[in-house]
Amino acid sequence: MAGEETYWPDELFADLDRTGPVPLYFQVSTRLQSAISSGAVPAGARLENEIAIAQRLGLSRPTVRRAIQELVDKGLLVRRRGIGTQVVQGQVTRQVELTSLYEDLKNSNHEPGTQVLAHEIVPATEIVAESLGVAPGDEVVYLRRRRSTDGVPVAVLENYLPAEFADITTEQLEQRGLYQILRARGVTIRIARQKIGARRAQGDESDVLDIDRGGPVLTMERVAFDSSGRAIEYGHHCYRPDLYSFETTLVAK
Amino acid sequence: MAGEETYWPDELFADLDRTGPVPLYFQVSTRLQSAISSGAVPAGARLENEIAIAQRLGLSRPTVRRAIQELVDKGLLVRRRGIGTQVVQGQVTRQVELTSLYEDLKNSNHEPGTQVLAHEIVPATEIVAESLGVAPGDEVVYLRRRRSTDGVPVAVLENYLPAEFADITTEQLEQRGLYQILRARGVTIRIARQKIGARRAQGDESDVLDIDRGGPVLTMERVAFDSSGRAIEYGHHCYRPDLYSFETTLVAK
DNA sequence: AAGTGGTCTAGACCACTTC
DNA sequence: AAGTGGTCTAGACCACTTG
Repeated sequence: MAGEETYWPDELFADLDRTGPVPLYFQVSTRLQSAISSGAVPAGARLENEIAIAQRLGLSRPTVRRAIQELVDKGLLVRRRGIGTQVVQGQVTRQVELTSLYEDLKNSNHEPGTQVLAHEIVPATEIVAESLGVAPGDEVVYLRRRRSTDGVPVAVLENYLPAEFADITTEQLEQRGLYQILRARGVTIRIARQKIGARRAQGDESDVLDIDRGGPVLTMERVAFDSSGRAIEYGHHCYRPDLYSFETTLVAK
Repeated sequence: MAGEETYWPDELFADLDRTGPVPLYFQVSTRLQSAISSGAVPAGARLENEIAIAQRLGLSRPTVRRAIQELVDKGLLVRRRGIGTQVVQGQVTRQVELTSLYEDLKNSNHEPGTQVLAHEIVPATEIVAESLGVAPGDEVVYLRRRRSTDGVPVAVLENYLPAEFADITTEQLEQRGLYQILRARGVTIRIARQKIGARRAQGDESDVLDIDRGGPVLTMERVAFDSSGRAIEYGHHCYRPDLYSFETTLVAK
């Protein structure tokens, strides 16, 4: 191996905290990630091997492997047996995460606004009942909201929730994101299955989104589950395609 | 915990192969997955704890944990500290994988067809150059193809590849998927960063896809990387939204 | 032959949830 | 107090890639 350059910014890992609640593998992976996105570890660079890194950091190999695996899963690193670990080329894009549109907008420094267009109790249609795991005709909460950013409409959000959420108020919905409200009630969304497509704007969508009649909209259908695996939310959303898109990183196994 | 029912279909794991090339954790996770999708382990069921499972199977706990983690990442199981592991409710949907449209269609029992609309060497524009990691003006391969299924047009695919792939022939492109051709040359796509959106059909797209002029199309922009982290393909694709959509499962960390 | 990541073991201690 | 998953250790052996 003599002569081949490998990268490892030792100084970044001088002060790992072994007493706090943050796992060691997580401390390592987050610092390595920022070293990559800052360019301190450049695209295409080869990392030292796992055993050497473990020795440098005073950690066991499994712990170092787990830290590296996090970044492999995010598409930032590539590992090859017999070769080593390398930084993927190309600029780093933000991973699509399990967040609501409200949080997406807020994180990108825009002021999100919500207008509640409908908020009522309705009997579950067949498709809603199946998605939420209730019987057809059971009462569910129906929401229709317009989400805007800096005063410009971005999306129309239709959601169905189980009846236990009937006490959510319109005021709450106007001030906070749905997932934020659910979390305050102790319900955390952990898994979402979603389907992304496109179609023409229907009904009043053109007016609500302020786009051409029959113009294209980006659609997302989603069923979300909480920590216990129970279906919490079924939603059908329409986005203005000039203001919103979905980014993903896929990693083959 | 006396009295609480936990599920573990012991018989499924009687014949783990410790000599073959298939990892033990993978054997366990695939069998458990089929037990879940077949209903042998029903939705909402609690699994035995990890240590008990490890003892039953004669494996170490880390190996069992890894098997379970695979299914957690797929959104089939949920783990909670102090509680246990449960099967997520709701029907299982196929995970979006890193495949080409060609393979997607083929796997769903439709006969994919390809018509090559353009196949030439062009100088890289700024955006293509940046995506592929070459200099602007460098020669790259430009492809424009129409993909159809059972004779109906589904998508228009525009791709740019580094010049080393200039010897790919139009005949190859008409008979096989791009990723298949690349794999035959020893290039495997491992990571893709993609952005999904919508817009009106432009130029000749309405004619090529046989849809209304200015009608909505689903778009995907993608940069794909091989095992060494090198950019291999930049693509911009348009799909007929009535025939194609993207499905994803997101799991919060 | 040497170096790399891939897998696996057999423990240990901790944090969280429930009773 | 008991039970669960979350983390971590210190090794071991193997398969693959390169020279």
